Amino acid sequence: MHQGTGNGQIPFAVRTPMTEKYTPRTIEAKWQTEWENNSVFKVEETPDKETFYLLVMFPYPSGRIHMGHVRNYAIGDLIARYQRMQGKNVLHPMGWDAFGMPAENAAIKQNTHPGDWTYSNIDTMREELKSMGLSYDWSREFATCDPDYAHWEQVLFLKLHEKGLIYREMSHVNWDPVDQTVLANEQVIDGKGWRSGAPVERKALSQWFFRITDYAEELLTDIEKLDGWPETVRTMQTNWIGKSHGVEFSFTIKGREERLPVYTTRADTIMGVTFCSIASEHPLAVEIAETNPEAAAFVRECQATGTSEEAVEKLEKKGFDTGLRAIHPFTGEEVPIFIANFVLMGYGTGAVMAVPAHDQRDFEFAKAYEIPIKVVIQPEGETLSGETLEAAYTGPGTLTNSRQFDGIDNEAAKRTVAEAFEAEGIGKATVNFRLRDWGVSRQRYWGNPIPVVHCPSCGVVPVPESDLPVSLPKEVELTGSGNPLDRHPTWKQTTCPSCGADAVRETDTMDTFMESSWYFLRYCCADLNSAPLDRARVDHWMPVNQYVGGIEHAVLHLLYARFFHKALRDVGLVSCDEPFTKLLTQGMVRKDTHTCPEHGWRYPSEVKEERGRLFCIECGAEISVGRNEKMSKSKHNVVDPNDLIKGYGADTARLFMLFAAPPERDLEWNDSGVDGAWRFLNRLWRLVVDVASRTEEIAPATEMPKDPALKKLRSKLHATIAKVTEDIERQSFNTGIAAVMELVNEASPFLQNKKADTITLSILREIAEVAILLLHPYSPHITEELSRTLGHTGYVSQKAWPRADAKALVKEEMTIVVQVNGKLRGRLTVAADTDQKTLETLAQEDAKVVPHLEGKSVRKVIVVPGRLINIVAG
RNA sequence: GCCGAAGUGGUGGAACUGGUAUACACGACGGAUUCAAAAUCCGUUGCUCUCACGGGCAUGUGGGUUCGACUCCCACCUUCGGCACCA
Repeated sequence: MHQGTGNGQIPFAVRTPMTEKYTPRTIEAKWQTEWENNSVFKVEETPDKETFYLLVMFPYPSGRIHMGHVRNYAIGDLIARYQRMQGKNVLHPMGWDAFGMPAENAAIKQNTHPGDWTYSNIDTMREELKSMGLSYDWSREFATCDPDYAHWEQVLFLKLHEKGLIYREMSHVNWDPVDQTVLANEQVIDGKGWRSGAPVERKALSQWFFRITDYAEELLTDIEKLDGWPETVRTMQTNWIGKSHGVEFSFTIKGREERLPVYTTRADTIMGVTFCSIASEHPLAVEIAETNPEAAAFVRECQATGTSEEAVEKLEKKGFDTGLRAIHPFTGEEVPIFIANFVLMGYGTGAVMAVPAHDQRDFEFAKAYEIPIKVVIQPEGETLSGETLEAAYTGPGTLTNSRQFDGIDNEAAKRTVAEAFEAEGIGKATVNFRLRDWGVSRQRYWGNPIPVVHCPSCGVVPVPESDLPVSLPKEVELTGSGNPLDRHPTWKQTTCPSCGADAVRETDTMDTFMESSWYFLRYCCADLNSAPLDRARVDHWMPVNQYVGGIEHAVLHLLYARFFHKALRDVGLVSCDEPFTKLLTQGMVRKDTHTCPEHGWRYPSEVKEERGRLFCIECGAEISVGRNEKMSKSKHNVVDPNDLIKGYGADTARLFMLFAAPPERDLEWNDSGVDGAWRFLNRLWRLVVDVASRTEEIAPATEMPKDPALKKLRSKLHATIAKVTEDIERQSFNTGIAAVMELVNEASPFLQNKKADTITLSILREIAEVAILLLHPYSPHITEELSRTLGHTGYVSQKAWPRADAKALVKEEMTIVVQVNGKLRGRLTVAADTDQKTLETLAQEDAKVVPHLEGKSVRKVIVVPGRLINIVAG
């Protein structure tokens, strides 16, 4: 079968009748209609049935589905179908994460309305998803931009506001001075605005925040409960929350009233402080900049960088001496205070004590600005000196040059110094978190409006529930410049709900992470039209048993959703502490990139292959094959799932996706691998059709045959059931398919025997029946069809998962490997109940082993039961 | 820069708890079938020495632990993801 996926060929134009050949197009359309017409996947809250909530991350409706979606949803559907066959009541919903920037960008570019663009994309993508044959309960579908969802989200916002979990504060954003607009980090390219090309500035704006830091401790400790999550995601969240124990204390500043509070985790190095550094946004820095033009210039320079941590960290370390001197709390020494471009205002107090001898950043800074380096921790057996040090020493050791603290182990000293601070009344031991409060304000049009009004006399007034939702204006001018809601001629003009005076609406909209923080709760009661959530129905399904989505969401979405869920718990809307019991993070889909010297990035269909080399279809120039990268439109290294589904069918597409790599790993796209999946489904088709035609009068086998070859075959069948079940349970979907492939391979010689007897045929019949069940979660349509071929009624989707026959799994013989000094030298085939002594003797007498023992004496014999014998000789 | 992963034949991957390295699939080569092609079926296929029997070497690199290491420990290299306004 050589049907390229990218060249637009549709191979099923002419075909013989269905029972003869596998024709996915007709079969898949047929079963999708059947499932839909009979509401096979619609679920209700049934009290007596065990529930299983399978959630996949809902897509952003960008236009068309991509391979990443296909992979995510193939994995999700596999688990949903498997759990359904295990007898569970499975909730498997789908919806749309529909607010966001791309709709606004499209609106600017194509002069459409973001809403029209979004809903039209949803219609397209819904059809695409339906063509995959996914077992969703579509009756629960919604888009987060639906007036209904936005309405209930505003209600939730106000509930949390009332609870005191939301506040307003100044914060810095990326500002494009030409377009007069806030830029997302991804819109900042090399420090410049993506549209205007103007250098980006940091600008302070008043913004809304969620008090996620109030939950920092609980978010951290509950990570321990998440044992169904990948260890890597748990570690990433732990590091993100970043709990640290340290000391907060204040320096007095020479000749000034106010003090300089700093936070440090290295109180043990207190005597090594030779300077202090403060962030450019620090009040002290701002104050100095007002009167000192040089300082102002440096502060401006610092603020001419994006707000991302990455941008700040990658800067060359620079500082400006404020001329102020801090007084060391213990020695009374004076040390300079620098404004430094690498100190973050958002962490701790925005000021740090600097110890160049024991902190690498401080070390580099001190070298650049010729600041003394004072060693206060000596590692055992070495004597470091500030003059000769080549890098900061951050390891353990004993305190030195530290007066009253000399001789103390540095770990112990962290406490001793903290206690000294407390005794002097100038500082105290504190716990600090790296986690910052969640900024939810966005200065954009296509988002959910924050439902408050600003009144000149009453201040911030929430919109009363009866006046909700606050809707976006239909008429809007999107130019990419300014905040569209703020610039709108009338929208923000309103009256104060409290005093009735003229007032203005809040023009910020909510971060789209808001919508994805509770969509899984709304699925439980999507038809509810009187409140955001129905607690009884939510409790019926929650928590999510299995969540499946991309690893790129490991921190932000998954942390925000955990926080939001806990906040809703505390306002009495949900019961459980954690929303997602198990998490599967799938890897990305990647493909090589093709570039033409003339035309740049090329799509797979714009490239032709000749004698193993690739050429541009337009100009004939040789194509250079670039690195394997995440599929993305910008690099043109995409394969359209629609072409794949049209060409091979959804079953092949899904099977390939699940076979090509384990789910958590990146998947490398490979056209010929798809051919392999296609061929396998055809082999299965022929096997079942053949077996069906030969076993009309024969029932599937139910017990072990006498013939050794048949016995082996039936054992293989039941071992396959056990293996596939185990593999799906441990989420090793690729090896599950391999096991079924092995079974089909092993059955094929028996199938070719045209004179096979009744017993053989009954086993082949059993194999056909079981293979269909085992493969159903991978390739649902073909298995439904083949079940009919075998004469069954009903839906495989609603059948029970097969069980392995314990009698068929009993082994009578085993193969034991014999090693000499760890090297493989022979093999023994023995009865399964052979005892150790006999095995040792047999091993040492084995003809292939004896030569390797010659002239040596056996020192030790290691026997691993059922596996191997290692003879240690020398 | 910081945090988190991954590296196994020509290719995707398997080896689950430290115990037969390379299951399964792709590709390649040879054969059967065919007027021919497609499709299908059968066989070979880590590298290397050897007519053969058989041996040696191989899991990114370098060390270590162990009777035994893809698996555990240390260091390094390369690639990928996240870094708070992309979703």
